[in-house]
Amino acid sequence: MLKQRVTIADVAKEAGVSKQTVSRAINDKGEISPVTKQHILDVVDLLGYRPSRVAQAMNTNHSYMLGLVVPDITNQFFPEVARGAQDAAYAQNYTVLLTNTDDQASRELDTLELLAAQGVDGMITFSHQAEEDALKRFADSSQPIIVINRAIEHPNITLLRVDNRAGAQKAVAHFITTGHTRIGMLTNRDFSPSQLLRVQGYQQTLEEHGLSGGESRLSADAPTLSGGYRATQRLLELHPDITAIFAYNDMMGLGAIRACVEMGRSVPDDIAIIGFDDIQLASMYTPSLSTVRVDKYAMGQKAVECLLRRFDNPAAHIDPIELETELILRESTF
Amino acid sequence: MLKQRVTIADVAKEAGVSKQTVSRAINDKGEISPVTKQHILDVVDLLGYRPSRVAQAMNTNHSYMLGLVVPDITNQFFPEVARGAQDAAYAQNYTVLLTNTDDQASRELDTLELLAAQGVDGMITFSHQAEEDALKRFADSSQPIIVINRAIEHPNITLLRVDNRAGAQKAVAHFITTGHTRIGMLTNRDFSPSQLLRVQGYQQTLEEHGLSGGESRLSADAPTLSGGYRATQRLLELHPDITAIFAYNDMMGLGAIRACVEMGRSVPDDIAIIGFDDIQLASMYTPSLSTVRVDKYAMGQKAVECLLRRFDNPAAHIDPIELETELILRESTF
DNA sequence: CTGTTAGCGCATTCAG
DNA sequence: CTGAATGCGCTAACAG
Repeated sequence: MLKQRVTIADVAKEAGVSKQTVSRAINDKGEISPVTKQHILDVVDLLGYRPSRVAQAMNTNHSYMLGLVVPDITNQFFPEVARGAQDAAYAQNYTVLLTNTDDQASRELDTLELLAAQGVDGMITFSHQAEEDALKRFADSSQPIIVINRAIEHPNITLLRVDNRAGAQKAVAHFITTGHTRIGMLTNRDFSPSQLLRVQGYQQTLEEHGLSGGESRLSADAPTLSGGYRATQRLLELHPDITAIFAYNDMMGLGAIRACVEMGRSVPDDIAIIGFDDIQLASMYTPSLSTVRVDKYAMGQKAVECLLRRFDNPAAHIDPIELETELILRESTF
Repeated sequence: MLKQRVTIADVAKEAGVSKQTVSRAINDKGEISPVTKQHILDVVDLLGYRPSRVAQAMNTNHSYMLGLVVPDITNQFFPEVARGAQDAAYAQNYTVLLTNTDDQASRELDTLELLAAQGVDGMITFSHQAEEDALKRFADSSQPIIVINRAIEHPNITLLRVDNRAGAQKAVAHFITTGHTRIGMLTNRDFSPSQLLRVQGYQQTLEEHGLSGGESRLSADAPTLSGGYRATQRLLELHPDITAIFAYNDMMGLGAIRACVEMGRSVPDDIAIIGFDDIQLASMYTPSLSTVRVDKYAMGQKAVECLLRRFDNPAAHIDPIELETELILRESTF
């Protein structure tokens, strides 16, 4: 039923030239007469020939595939990063292999290794769970890797990070400026470097303003809508006097709004809330969510560009790339 | 700096056996003595050898990669489908290549062809924009394809679809039962088969109940949060007397809630809203969104399972797979 | 049970 | 400007 895959040999035979000539025509490199080239391209079209990237990858050691590993594909943050990455990749004829670990530690390294075996030219990962040593050992013999929001020294790893601490500081400072003194924070249950920095920014800002008790007003859960929802319920039961909540990310922040509403607390009148990321939803929620904006699209874009640059110049040491944040005020705060 | 990729030859030399024997050990097929097998596996471990899937694909014609093409990765609907697909694939050692077309018609076929060239064993697509002929021509010489929510007859294409018409009917019928007579609908701007069926279900139900004017209360925009927001604004300006809105999908439905709030209409008191899909967000919005649930995870899972079944039995004709829907009532309706 | 030969589809040497 | 040989890393077919 199906036509057999047409190979370069078929084209060569049909066009009455050698395979090599066909190769030259389609890759348009090496000298070739315009006439034969056109002729060959016609035949290519006629037969519907598409060079097999598998075979190409085989001897160029270059697959034109990039791997992107994200922890939770249903958190809009990551798809937005992925869009930036895919657009940048697409522009250079690369394909992005997007994979999801569902925040399962065991899947992280597995996924990375699978991607490596699959022959990707490089990878980008948000991996937080994997042990540093294991990750380094993997990097020893793998393609170049971009690691986001983590500090790992390795010749084969390039770092890209958001200034998480400063972002958290902006949020908490705004609470304090607008008169809040009893401020809580929703954190990610799993340890991750970006989360650590956000917590540090939170506590540091409180202390700088002479406010104590920050530690006890932390409430940890999964970094999701329902995680934020649950964490908020617990937080408000323990500390009913809280008037402001800083959430690890927007998903948690949105869950927090929902929890407040259900508990009869009005946002922002009773409780002000600030999230982190500025996913699309944040501005469309009711009330809309104030947040610390991260340029997600640029993040994906820069990660890919940086990876591609590495291919040209593998030896070069590339300094960590820093992304700034911006405080966006909406209806969930004054 | 980087260790050179270790190949099967390295392992063979180190273990003092032939490449073939190594191959047998790692694929654990063919007879091989337990002793040599264990020895080889030790060496594999020692050297950190990982077989190149590229090379394997080269001569087995089997890459263990599946392609999944979605129109909008930032619509939570698709990531949830992707999770189902990835889990099902992962269980069978397959990897899913997830790609996003950003609803750009020009990218659809391109993406599919790229995936095919990349050597995926099969593809799943929500492609709506691509012309039927072009798609069929592509299918002629490609790997098996699962097409979701579209009706195309082709030996190489298997269909999977949601009962969109019935879903829409349930929603509109509920409006009518609860006393609404002036009902509007937010539709997808781009023609797509699933959207057509939902519109038909809407109109048909109105007519069955002797209600007219459905046609004029359609408002089209992009199937996104902001699309729903804009479409609702226009709809309510033209028809201020509307008391119920059925949205093409949840993203539009959520945007509709936001628009109503901003226009001073209370949901559900002034206007009742029902969406389609039941993405996670729907239940966490304020007010939470009533919707027509589609089992997204199962959708991804079934698509992959169906694809894998096709590999074993390429000739078999597989009947279209139907997915039922369920009306979920929440705060945005009575 | 194990080794040898061949070839997947293509690009990279080299010769003409 | 074009063609022939060689090999990428691996598995399938055959020998032993």
